Amino acid sequence: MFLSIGDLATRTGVKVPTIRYYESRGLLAAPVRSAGNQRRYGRAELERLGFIRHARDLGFSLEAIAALIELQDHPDRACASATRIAQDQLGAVREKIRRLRALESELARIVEGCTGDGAARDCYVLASLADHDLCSRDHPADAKSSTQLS
Amino acid sequence: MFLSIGDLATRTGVKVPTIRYYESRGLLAAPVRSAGNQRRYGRAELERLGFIRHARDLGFSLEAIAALIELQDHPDRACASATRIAQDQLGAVREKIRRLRALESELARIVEGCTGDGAARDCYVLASLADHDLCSRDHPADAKSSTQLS
DNA sequence: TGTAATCTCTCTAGTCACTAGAGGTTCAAG
DNA sequence: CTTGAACCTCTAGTGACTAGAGAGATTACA
Repeated sequence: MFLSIGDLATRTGVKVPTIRYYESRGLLAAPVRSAGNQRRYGRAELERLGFIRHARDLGFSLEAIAALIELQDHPDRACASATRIAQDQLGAVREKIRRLRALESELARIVEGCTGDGAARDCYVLASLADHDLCSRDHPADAKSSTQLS
Repeated sequence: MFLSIGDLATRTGVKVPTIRYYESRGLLAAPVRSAGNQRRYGRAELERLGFIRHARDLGFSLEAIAALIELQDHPDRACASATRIAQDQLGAVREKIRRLRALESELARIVEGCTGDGAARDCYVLASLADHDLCSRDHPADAKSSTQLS
């Protein structure tokens, strides 16, 4: 079983440049090369990349994934830190949801206040954004950090 | 009323380098300068920066904010596009929430399945990530895009 | 064996919305 | 008039990729 980087990409759903990027970041070990310097992968790399993809799908940062892989490579170690990483991730996701819900209600209020058929001068959307006092009381002060997960 | 960039930062809660960045991106017009080439702001800039900050807090991209500002500067135009931008943003936020909730339940399941006191070899967290079949059926295929708002 | 199409290689630069730092200048208080 | 804080421009870095250039490798088919 010798897979080219394209084969690996097809099988895992991870794009070719992303695979190379993971290698450059140390998440995937440098594979063997063909006579013509092309990467050749085996089952181990296929599984590892599947692991990475799954973790990315769940929003883990590459840094967190690197820590999980480090643990995978040392089965004797305690798994507490893996659990910790997953718990942190869960906490982060819940925090994101909390903030996004506040944004959602605020935005819904703004959108509903505007019929959309007037002139910009009377637009409730623009007015709401210009004047913070039109907001509901507990406005999320920092949505930016809530819009990114990892 | 002549404010230095630091005064403006204090009043709006936007950091000094961020104000300069907004200027470079065209969201704020280049202000008048003191004899010694320092930026001096007035009420109009204070209000505009407040607008920008509020919109950023709600997760609008700078591109969307630029469009909203363009509309603000032309009060005669129809406000439909402002409403449209806000609706799009609301839709995006709802989609984020939907995806994050799927992540949340998946992560909660993984975390709960692990006592955290074993060795890495038996860790349910690591096993879940390695083997997609351990997942609940409708796994979010692409969480990455859901972790960013704008 | 020849050739054409597709893949792969490395490298650089771009994305978004900032943030950090270097090295130098200006301002305001005392 | 001095001091120290604030300001200036410019470059580079963040995370996790993505896009593109230009060159070399591989594979399928004739």
